[in-house]
Amino acid sequence: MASANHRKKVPVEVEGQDDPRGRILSAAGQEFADKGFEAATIRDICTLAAVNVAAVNYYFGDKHRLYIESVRHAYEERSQQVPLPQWVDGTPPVKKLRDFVGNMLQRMLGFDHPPWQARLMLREILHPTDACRQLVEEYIHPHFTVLCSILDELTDGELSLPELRRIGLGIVGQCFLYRAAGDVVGMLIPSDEKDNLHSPVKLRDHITCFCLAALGKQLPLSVEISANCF
Amino acid sequence: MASANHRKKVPVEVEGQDDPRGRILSAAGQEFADKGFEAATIRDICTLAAVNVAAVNYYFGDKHRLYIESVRHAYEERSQQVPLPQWVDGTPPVKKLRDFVGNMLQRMLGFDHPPWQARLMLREILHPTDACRQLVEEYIHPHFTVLCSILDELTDGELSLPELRRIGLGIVGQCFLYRAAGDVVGMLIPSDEKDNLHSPVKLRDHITCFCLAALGKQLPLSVEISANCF
DNA sequence: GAATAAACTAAACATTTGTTTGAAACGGTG
DNA sequence: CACCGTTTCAAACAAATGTTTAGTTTATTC
Repeated sequence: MASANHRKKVPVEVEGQDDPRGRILSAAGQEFADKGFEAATIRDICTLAAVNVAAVNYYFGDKHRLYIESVRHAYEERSQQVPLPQWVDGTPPVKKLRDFVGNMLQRMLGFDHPPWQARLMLREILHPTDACRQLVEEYIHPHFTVLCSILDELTDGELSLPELRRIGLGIVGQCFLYRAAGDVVGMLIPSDEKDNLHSPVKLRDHITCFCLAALGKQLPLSVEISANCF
Repeated sequence: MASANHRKKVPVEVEGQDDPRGRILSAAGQEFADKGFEAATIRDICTLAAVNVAAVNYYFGDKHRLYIESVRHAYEERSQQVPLPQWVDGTPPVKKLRDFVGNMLQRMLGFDHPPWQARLMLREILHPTDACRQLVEEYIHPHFTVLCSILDELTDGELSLPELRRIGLGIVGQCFLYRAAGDVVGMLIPSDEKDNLHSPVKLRDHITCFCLAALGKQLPLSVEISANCF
């Protein structure tokens, strides 16, 4: 009967090394991120978290609720790891756009290979479950709104909001491809070329230049200044 | 001992309605596309194909080899369903680009919702397994090469091949977002706006215009002609 | 220090899974 | 019809999985 109270005592203590609930949440996040909901097993998660098999059901009720909590845990941590840039008043929108794209790429791609939080969120984006709505409302939608307002500022209000959203989605899409289909991208271009032209920094500058050129805020890409436009 | 010869007799007959092997392949493709490798069960596949549970192991050996064959079957069928456009000599590259983008969107998004062949290929792109290399070599890479050559023609050889590839990936990415993260996109924009501005046809024109503007082959998007640039 | 509730554990349970088996049904050939 | 290789089937098997249970340890309170 001890296992009936899954939600009474949410421990307020910091998620230290010796907090079983936090250890399960991290272990589950990694396993879910790597293998998906079905393929990840409670036994593996518990082994990784160094707790008993029954601990999952004790703390979370069942596997499904553990998954939901893991996704929330993931984007809460990710928001702290890579916060949105803060700009002082008067920052030119071109710089804002470049910062935003760089921030998004860093959030998606990470410094080396993406952490489990980003991988788990990607899974939820690709194959949405119950956890997706909150993820969009609390994480993705706010970021997307910032991007649209930057584009609005950049075009001096010449474009309507729907048009801004469409352009914004184009920017997101260009970054998203590297994140979601990175393996295939790696098979389409030589590896040295990937290191040179498709690193997060180079990619940030290229996508920003491409967008600015399309909006007429800069010379077109086919004129040979694209390598150094800032 | 009858189940030992999995590869001896590959039936040359047409995959008619009463060919068990073909039925299994189609049923498996749909199940794998919907649920993924782990979550799809051999029993469900066999029920859908109206064959006995043992038939999968009889015809394909095991679940893994059935999956490999399903992916191959998928992109072979998809190549026939939506073949690349054929252009007569002298076709302006702008039209080629617009045709290619439209073709890619149709291949990705389909007319209504994407068929199982496209969904299964997407799974393989997102979480590559052994079946991915062949998929890239025989399906994705040839298409990508066509795109790059169109861009080369469009820019009169002003850009290097690596730069063309980077721009090509940008175009693919803009389409790919709607395919891979369509649900989230639908949560970011109102549904009527999605029908108006993000239909395959409108999207084709927008992405083409955006790219042309960025390359300086057309007036920038912020000048109000973007609604009708052809 | 005993009582009581929470935290944790080992073991078992009930299903579901991929796979195998041995025999029956089928189809052509002598 | 008898023979034989192929195909199909119902049943069973072994392993793995999510979940539960009953019991033990640990911490807290009176």
